[in-house]
Amino acid sequence: MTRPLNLEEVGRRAGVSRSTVSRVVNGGPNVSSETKRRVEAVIAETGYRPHAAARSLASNSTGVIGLVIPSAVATLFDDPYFGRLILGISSATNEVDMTLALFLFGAGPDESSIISRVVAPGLVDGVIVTATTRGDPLIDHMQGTSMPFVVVGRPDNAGSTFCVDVDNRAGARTAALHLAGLGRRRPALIAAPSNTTAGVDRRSGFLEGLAEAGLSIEDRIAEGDWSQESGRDAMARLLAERPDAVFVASDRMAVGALRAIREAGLHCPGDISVVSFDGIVPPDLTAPRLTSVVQPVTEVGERAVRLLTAVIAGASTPEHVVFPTELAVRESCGATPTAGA
Amino acid sequence: MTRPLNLEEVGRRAGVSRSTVSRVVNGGPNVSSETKRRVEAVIAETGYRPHAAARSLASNSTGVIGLVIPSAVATLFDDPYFGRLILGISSATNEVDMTLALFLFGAGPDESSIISRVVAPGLVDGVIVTATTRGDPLIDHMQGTSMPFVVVGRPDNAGSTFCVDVDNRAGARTAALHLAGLGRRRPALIAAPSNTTAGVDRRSGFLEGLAEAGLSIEDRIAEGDWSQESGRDAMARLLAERPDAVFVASDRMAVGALRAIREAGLHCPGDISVVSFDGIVPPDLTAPRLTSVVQPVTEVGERAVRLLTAVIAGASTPEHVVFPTELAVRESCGATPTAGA
DNA sequence: TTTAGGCTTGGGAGCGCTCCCAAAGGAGGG
DNA sequence: CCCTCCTTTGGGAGCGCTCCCAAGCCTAAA
Repeated sequence: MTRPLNLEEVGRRAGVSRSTVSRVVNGGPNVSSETKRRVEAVIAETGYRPHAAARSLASNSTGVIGLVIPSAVATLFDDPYFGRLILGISSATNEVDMTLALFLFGAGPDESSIISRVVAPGLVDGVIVTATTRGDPLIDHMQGTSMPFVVVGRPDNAGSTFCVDVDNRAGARTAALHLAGLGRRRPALIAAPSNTTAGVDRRSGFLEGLAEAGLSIEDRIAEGDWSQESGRDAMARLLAERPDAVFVASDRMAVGALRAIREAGLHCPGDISVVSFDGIVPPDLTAPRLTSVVQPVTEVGERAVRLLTAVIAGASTPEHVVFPTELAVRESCGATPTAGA
Repeated sequence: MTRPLNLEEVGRRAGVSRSTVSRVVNGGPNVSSETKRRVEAVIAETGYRPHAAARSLASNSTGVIGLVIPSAVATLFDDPYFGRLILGISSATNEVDMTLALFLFGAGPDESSIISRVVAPGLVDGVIVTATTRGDPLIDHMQGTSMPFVVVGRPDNAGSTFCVDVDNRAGARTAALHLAGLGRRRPALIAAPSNTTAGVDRRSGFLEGLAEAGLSIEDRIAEGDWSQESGRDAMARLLAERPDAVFVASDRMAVGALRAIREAGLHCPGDISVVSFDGIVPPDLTAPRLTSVVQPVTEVGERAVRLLTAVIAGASTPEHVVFPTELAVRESCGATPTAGA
């Protein structure tokens, strides 16, 4: 009968007590180097690993943070955005030696059971919530619990939450000014869903930039749902208004828009300039290469983790981190000569 | 001073004992309906949630399964494959009311610390390991522990492990026969890395199919690294051999290959037929639409979870689940008229 | 009436750890 | 030489739960 391998047993083999082994495992002070050496030898020899659940229970901290992505996941996951975000978050959690738990809500009645797992005590120390829509009840719900959380994006009631966002508004404004500076006079907009704050911000930022440049958009606005298909449809519709430029609120929709332009027998950037938002689709994937407003997704993820650890540690005055964007000028806007095509 | 909300406290408020509340929470038998009603009322009123860590410690099961994706993650994540896989796994874990923990190994010396978290007792009940390369030490390491695990893919030493894979070999063979059936006589291959079993299987399956059809491939083989860029380079090199057909071992590499064909002034499928493997890139993204061997990624993920739960429950004779693939004939092979282009 | 057996309930023990305090030993200053 | 203080070590208590067993109660059969 092999007895269970726990602190007590390791201690027994090393001729010390449970407490001393615990101090060695946790790098605590007040352990003589001789004792430490002996205990570490036993640990190496036995392959002892502390029991995570026992540790969580005793220390009231799990070392796990949750990432919550609600609703419509299936379509969202075709977007490289989430992959990048997860990457950033994951690399940050690894760095602070924490574990990442992923909560994806599909459509369906299972939501409430997932929610209750998310906020259950003793599973995660805190939560990063992303892809929320305007008025998302999830945010209110989280605020009703004592679970520390950070929002990626800008919730409506941002005042009372910690959040990390990119400056969608300024980025879109830059796109407008860039197009105007290129001499375009009939700008169009393929907006992102207006039930998301990112969608709203990118739209208003673009309109603001146009106004500054003395341009108006008239009826040249269509709204997509982030999907490539919706971008293609929106562009096809907009072409009837004969725009000479279009700002597309996401890379994926822009890929669809380029396709619509091509299918209409028009040429980008010759007939129409395209600027998109995200900077996530590899430039070489499209012809012409997309000019886009690049957002630092990975950094957003890393920062969200750091912010969350601060909240877990007790930070209480809501902090809003806003990352700047950067305009990457490539071929689709027409500012530089088009290669190949 | 508000006392902590635990089983004892809920019991106190409902006028019953800790044990009885526990039975109610766990849907156990032997509770009178009156008592049950009263306890549930208190739970609803107080918003009580069982403490996950305490539960794990006492029951020796955490309700969490880990997904391990080692090495080179940054590039891998541009591939929709992993998004789909995670989706399938996540939906299956939700269904069985478990939580998904994600372990992404970046390059770097942090690997060992992540590994030790993965196999630490009391964190996860079992692990799904994916994206392993041939001779991956991770598999050996897992076998050295008592942590239940399932491999997505076919490890070298598959005999002794539970795994879920797709029939890469048969799928690639089908592609070869399809191309041969189209009358192509100078087939080429853009293979996936030969340090992966998927890469090896797809290569040998394709060659097997060619042999059956009486075709030989001669020097028309190049190897990519899954990336689009590598597909483009490989195709550019292969064009010197004047192939009239090419099988590309992944969708992403195929997108690159199409680009190389276009850049060389050639036409697909007119000058060269293309068949790819995966069926993951949305068909409309490319022109012409890719004919590909479709693998059921989401199902693989779901099945991996189900298999893992069986292993956790005590299954001990290694089981190998192999999913069939399906050839989706679209435009790039030339079997059907090309739309648009 | 007695006894057996079912249903319901309560409470002890224990999961493996951390936290805290007390005890033991050694060094250094008065 | 004694007292103080610091370092090192051990062990009790407790985290919130599950598991198990015993006790109480009630019903039904003998």
